[in-house]
Amino acid sequence: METCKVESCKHTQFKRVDELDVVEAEELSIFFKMYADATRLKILHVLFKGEMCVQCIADELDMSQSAISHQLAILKRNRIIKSRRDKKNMFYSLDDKHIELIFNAAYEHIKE
Amino acid sequence: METCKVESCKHTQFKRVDELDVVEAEELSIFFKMYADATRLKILHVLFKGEMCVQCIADELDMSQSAISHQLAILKRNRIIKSRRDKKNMFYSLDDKHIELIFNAAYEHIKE
DNA sequence: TGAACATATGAACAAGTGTTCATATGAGGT
DNA sequence: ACCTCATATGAACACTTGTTCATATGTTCA
Repeated sequence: METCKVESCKHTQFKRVDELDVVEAEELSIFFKMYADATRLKILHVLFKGEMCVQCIADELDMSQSAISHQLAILKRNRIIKSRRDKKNMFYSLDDKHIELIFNAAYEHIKE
Repeated sequence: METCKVESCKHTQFKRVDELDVVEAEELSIFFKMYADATRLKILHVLFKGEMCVQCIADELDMSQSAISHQLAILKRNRIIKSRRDKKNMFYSLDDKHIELIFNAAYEHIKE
């Protein structure tokens, strides 16, 4: 691997770009994947209001309990949301301080 | 669709959650999809340094010209990057002011 | 115009993803 | 213990995605 031979290419100014660690790139992509699905975004958006139980979310989004539960599991597994049991219900809520920041920055972007 | 019957559910405090528009959710998910792939993240990371031509990027990431070109096309189609021709080379560079903000917020997240 | 180079693109394929359906698990109340 | 309600989970399926391979397009320069 060599640096670019093209003189006009700014790249020639750098010896070697310090690589984004392969593992880090993979981790980052997994993090972004959580937001890369409309259903999950709608779930997160709903949770901005506060915690909510599974069937409530399903009703809100007019989707099946199963579909929602599967997505909640994925979000929880990736520590985007957390759960708490109260009697027969499981309540889910946000567990990531960066969500709103990221969500809003992205929202700004598509509003242009 | 009714509001939740569970009394302890915070949801009961709201009449009806104002839905994230279906189209908006879809647009947002497409935006995040751009960042949800390790190859595209590595490309963007490399472009933080400045514009670069296709083969240079391929060399940097040790990937085929074709694979990189396909990804660049996707990023460009979604207005994350832009291109400029100089003689025989096409130079790509970032075309989104929110990238670094989002990238860094996400990076903060995985570093915990 | 023709050869050489840089990039783009289409088809094909493997791998990954989200939903549905059926069913399992687990807590509460009788 | 049993029944019911709330949620979780596994298998199957259609759909999407990223890479490779082969080739097309387009630019430069002789």
